[in-house]
Amino acid sequence: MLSNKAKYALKALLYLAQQDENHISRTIEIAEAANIPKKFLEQILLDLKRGHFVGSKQGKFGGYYLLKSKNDITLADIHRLFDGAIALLPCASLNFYERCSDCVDESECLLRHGLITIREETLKAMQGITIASLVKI
Amino acid sequence: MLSNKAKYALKALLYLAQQDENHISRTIEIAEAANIPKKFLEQILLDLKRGHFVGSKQGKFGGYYLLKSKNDITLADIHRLFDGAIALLPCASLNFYERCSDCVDESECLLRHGLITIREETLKAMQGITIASLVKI
DNA sequence: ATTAATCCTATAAAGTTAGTAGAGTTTAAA
DNA sequence: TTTAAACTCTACTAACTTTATAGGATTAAT
Repeated sequence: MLSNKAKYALKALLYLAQQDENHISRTIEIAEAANIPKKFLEQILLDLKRGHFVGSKQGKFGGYYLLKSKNDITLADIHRLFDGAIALLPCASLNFYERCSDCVDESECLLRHGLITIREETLKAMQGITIASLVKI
Repeated sequence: MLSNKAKYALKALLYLAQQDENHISRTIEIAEAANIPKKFLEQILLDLKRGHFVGSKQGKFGGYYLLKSKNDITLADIHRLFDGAIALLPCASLNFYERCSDCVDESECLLRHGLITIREETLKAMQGITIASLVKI
């Protein structure tokens, strides 16, 4: 399941994607439109900025705007930024690999192979969902 | 990500699936073979029993055995039993549907449609992974 | 200087997870 | 009929994670 952070991030990105080119959106504007607690959204937008998904303009009349193309922001990206690994266990993860503490011999783990298959399929599906594809629906 | 409960459940089921037909496995035996805390495993096996995936024999020389066919226990089943919804948000879930509290109009939610697509694909993949398929690898 | 915005860090409340503990119940065998 | 060895059940707790909230610092336009 997605955390609220990830859900709010997606909603915020969808909001930004629907604005006119060159429009800058204030946090409060996004928060009210998407029904997200404002101070919580501040953190989320900062995370998105650090992830290079959005840009910001500081000071009066400042705000946020999409930095990447709508086609280049995928569900997989946002999941990884806020909720971490796509895989069902760290040992099956590409970007968040970690050994299971209870694992005796990873190469002989029956579970891991299946979970790698799942990760491959899920990742492919999640990379197919972009901000652009969601807005188009 | 899978909880430890779900991971341990899968490891226990894999252990049971590898035993001889009619063999009954004690909790301690599974716990040691799969490196799972015994008292924690007790709870998990009870959950699996309540889910009708395993059967048990009580008393001395009792233990657990697979109740369903290896082919009929899928990763999706175990995920749902221990970790709940396959979908990324409750509003996109089949078995654990719930409305988002921050949702203004579900029918107009841009996110939901995409998440339903993901759920369909992930579910299909997870239903393709069975205890039998994992043991065969 | 003032105003309105982002930026940053700390903290707290609530919920979830991962176990542990201990007693109860059932069954087989001596 | 007693004992041993197993499952069954409920309660609890410690650690962790999530979900925010608070308060100020910084930046930039007027």
